Amino acid sequence: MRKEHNLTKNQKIIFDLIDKSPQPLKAYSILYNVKKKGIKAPLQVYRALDKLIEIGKIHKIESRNAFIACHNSSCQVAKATAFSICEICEKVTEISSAGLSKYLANFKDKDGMKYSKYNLEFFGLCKKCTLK
Amino acid sequence: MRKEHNLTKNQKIIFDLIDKSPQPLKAYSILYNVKKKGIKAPLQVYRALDKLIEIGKIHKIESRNAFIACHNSSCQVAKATAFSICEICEKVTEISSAGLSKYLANFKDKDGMKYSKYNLEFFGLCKKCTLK
DNA sequence: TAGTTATTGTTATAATATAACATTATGTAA
DNA sequence: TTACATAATGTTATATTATAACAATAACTA
Repeated sequence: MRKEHNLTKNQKIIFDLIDKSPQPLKAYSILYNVKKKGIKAPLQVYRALDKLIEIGKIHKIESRNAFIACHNSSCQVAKATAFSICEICEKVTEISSAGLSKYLANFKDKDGMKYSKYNLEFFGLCKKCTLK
Repeated sequence: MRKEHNLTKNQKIIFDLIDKSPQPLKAYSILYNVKKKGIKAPLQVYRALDKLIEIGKIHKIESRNAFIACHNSSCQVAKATAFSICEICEKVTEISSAGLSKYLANFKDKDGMKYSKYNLEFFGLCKKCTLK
């Protein structure tokens, strides 16, 4: 069960925007889109993004500096993310595979270091772009 | 067998610097360090970095915007990378696990999208930082 | 209701990365 | 060897992404 987080005004405005977007949004494009709602400065955006990541409502696609809403009911917190990214059209999809997350959550390296978090980004061609 | 790439002057200067560093270097710290060798502009650094990534001599740690030499003889090209990152001391280690790379190389998601490349970043505490 | 913590608003600036264009070097095939 | 193509370089300017610092409010909690 995901803990209910009462989003603040800015957090809600920004989450709603990201949540409605089928694809990841970049910070300054978010900023541009919420100017009419009174959010005027980059920091207001980044602070909301940081919080939303912390509580697991969104993820950052590191290789793209972009933010996407989490649609994976099993990831309660920003601790385990896996995405596929099309190298042509840049479509990003969150991968939710029980097998994969189980494998990675239990992965231990040679040093026995145990991980609390991971981020995986797969690159390839999506179906559409394969056919072109 | 890795194809021999004859690095150009700038590529060699920058690769040598990264290769000697036990930890990832950031682009502007590289720039600062090679100024005495005649490399003066960010673009000169970024171009060399792009090429070195392309031929698999270095990798980019996306979550840190930093670059590290590849010490994994089995990754011929910048197509499959896995790192562990300590969240306290920021130590980065390239993971070379045959099991992991086999698992990920063969991973297929629901859509059957086949991936040509992936990047995985694990976060946790390294041994030293665990003991503190 | 006082004290604490989180969030906000704001200005300035730091850090990361690319565009555009002219030039030089390198590879390759006639 | 020459001509052509391709890759790498040098340079200036600028775009993009992100944080520092500080003052003011709002929300939580004992």
